[in-house]
Amino acid sequence: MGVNCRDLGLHIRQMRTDSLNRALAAAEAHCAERGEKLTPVRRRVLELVLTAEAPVKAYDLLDAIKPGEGTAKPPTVYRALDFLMTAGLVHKVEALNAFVGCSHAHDEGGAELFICSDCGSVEERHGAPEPVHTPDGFVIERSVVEHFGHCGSCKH
Amino acid sequence: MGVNCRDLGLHIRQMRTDSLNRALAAAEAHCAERGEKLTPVRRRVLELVLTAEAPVKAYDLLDAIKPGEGTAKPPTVYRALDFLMTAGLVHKVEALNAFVGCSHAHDEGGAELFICSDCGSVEERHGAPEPVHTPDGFVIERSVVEHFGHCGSCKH
DNA sequence: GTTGCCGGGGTGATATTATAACATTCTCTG
DNA sequence: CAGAGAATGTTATAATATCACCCCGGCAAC
Repeated sequence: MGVNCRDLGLHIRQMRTDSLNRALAAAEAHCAERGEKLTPVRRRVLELVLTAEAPVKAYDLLDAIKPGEGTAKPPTVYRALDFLMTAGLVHKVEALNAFVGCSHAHDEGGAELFICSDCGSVEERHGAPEPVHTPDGFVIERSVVEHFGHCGSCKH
Repeated sequence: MGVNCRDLGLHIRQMRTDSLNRALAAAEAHCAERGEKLTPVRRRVLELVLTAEAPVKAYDLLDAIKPGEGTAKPPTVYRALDFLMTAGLVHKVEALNAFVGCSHAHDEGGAELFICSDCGSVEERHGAPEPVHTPDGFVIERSVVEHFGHCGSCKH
C-alpha cells in the first residue's frame, strides 16, 4: 500500500480507508495463521502506524491511543510494537527510532526502506541482494538497510 | 585497522597500541586538512572508540572519560561524537545506539557495517553498491547499512 | 594592548526513548 | 468452575539525547 506523499485529497482518503481495512483484515489473518491474535490494542497500534504518512514515534502512538483505550503506558505500546514487528507487520526505522507499517506481512527478516526526508514517505522493498563485500566467513542473520533522501515527488 | 575478536594477547596488544597511535596521528592530520582541530576531549573519545573491541555506548564513554578529564557531562561526549562522525572518524551503529571507530577517515557518507553478535567485532566496508530496487525518482543522500550475524571466528 | 568575536567546552536541567518488575484480568480448556 | 498461560495494567526507573546558558581562551581588528 505504501504511505506516500502523493496521497492527498478526499478521493484518495477513501481509497486509503478501504486499503486500510483490507490491510487490517490481512493482518488479522496473518496472525491467525501464526496461532496468534491481533488484539484490540495491537490492532489499534497497527492502524495508527499504517495510517500515518511518515514513520511514527512510540510516544506519539501512546498519545494517540490514550483517548480510545483508557489509560495507556509505555509498555502497552512497546509490547504491541514488539508483537507487530515479530509478526512482520511493522518495521522499526532504526535511524529515526520510529516505526512504519508494512502491509506485505512477510515473515522473513528485514526490509530495505527508502525514506523521504522531505515528506516522510516510506517505500519498502524486499529481497535486497547479498552484500558484495561480506567479510570472509561472516554469516548474516539480520540486516538493517535504510536509505534517506528525496522521493520522486519531493525532488527540488 | 578493524577491531576484531582475534585481537588477543600481548603481542597483538602492542600492535594495536602502535596502530592506535598511527590512527590518532592520521585523524589529527585529517582534521587539520579540514581546518578543524582534534582537541583533547575529541582525541580521548576517538581513542576510546578505536580501542574498544565492540561498539561503545555514549554513556560508557562518559564514564571512561571522567577520571581523566575531570568532570564530564553528556553534552561533552555527544559533542565530541558529533564532531568525529562529521569528520568521518566514527560511525554510529543505529540499531545499537552505539559507536565504532573508523581509521579510514573517508569524508563520504555511510559505511556498510558487519557486526558480530557474539564477539561484537565490527568490520567496515565502503562503496556499497547502489540498491537495485530504488523507487522511481528517489535520490539517496545517506544510507544506513548494518548487517548482524556471526563473524568467521565465532561461527557455531 | 584592548576589545570583541567565536569555537570549544562546562554545567544544570530536561526531553525522549525504552525496559524492569510485579499485579491484574482475560481466555481458553478441561 | 478451576487452573494455566497469554495479554494487559501499573509503577517505577533506566538508558539515550538535547537544550540553554555560561565561561574561558585564542586571535584578529582596531
